[in-house]
Amino acid sequence: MTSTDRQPLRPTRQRIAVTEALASFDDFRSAQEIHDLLDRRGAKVGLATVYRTLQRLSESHEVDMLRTEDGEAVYRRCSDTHHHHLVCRECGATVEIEGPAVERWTNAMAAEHGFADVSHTLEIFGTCPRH
Amino acid sequence: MTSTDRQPLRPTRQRIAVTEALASFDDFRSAQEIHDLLDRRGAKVGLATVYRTLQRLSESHEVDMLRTEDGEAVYRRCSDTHHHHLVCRECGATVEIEGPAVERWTNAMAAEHGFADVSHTLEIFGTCPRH
DNA sequence: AGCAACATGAGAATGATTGTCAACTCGGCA
DNA sequence: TGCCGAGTTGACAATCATTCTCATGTTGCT
Repeated sequence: MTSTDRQPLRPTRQRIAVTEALASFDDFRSAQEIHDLLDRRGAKVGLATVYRTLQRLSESHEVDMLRTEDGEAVYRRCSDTHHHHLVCRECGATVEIEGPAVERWTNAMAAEHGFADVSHTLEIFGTCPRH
Repeated sequence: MTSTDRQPLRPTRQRIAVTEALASFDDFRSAQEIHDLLDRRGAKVGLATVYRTLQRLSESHEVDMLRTEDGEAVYRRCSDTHHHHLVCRECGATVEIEGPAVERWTNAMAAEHGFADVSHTLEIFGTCPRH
């Protein structure tokens, strides 16, 4: 197992603020957007801290992180089970989806070619009913 | 259909060089790496041109483009059918894989939630047998 | 209280990618 | 063959997200 684990995060004012911000929206947002949100709320949190916090949270799977088509990292709070996303290209609306069959398939493919330590990324993009 | 199409590319010396470079390796490489490769070969092609060419080629699906975990775009020549990749985290070795079942599944999921214009990304990472 | 490890913020630094724009090339066509 | 407009190119500046630095706060514990 590749050691992804670290010490538990200290519940500092800043980290709490970031977590609360994450709880206030449902779509994927960039670190900068979250930083702006905090600013507007009056929470003084440095941009670097927002980046660091989101990074740690995504490493521990407390938030989902994915990359937009132009490579920007965006974050969103998430449930604790492994899942994927159906994301609206227009408004960012997101639906978490699970697919045991897909998980099985990726593992089978990897096994078939002798790959170990397998992980995968799967995101579905489209335009939601409202668009 | 979102107009992804453009005029056919003119077969300039530079574009030919990039295409040839792409034919010379099997793994995913960044625009900068490809530029270096061209340099070493003595082909004088500007970095911006390499970026522009790769972009056009990937838009027309003549090359695959995916993002590494840190968001960098990497390219690789590809077959003309829709497919995904099994990529070695260590050496970049890549296996193209197809999964009709997955395609069906993503479409079904999108349909179920009323999403239109669906596309998806799916990449599998692991360490290949040689590592 | 007192210490060591962990966190933070401001700003500089990095690095990939894109924009700018004058010079150049290509593919017709008169 | 010579000319023209659209498409291309290259050198370099400009963006922009993200990371690094490091001096200064905080936290958890004893």
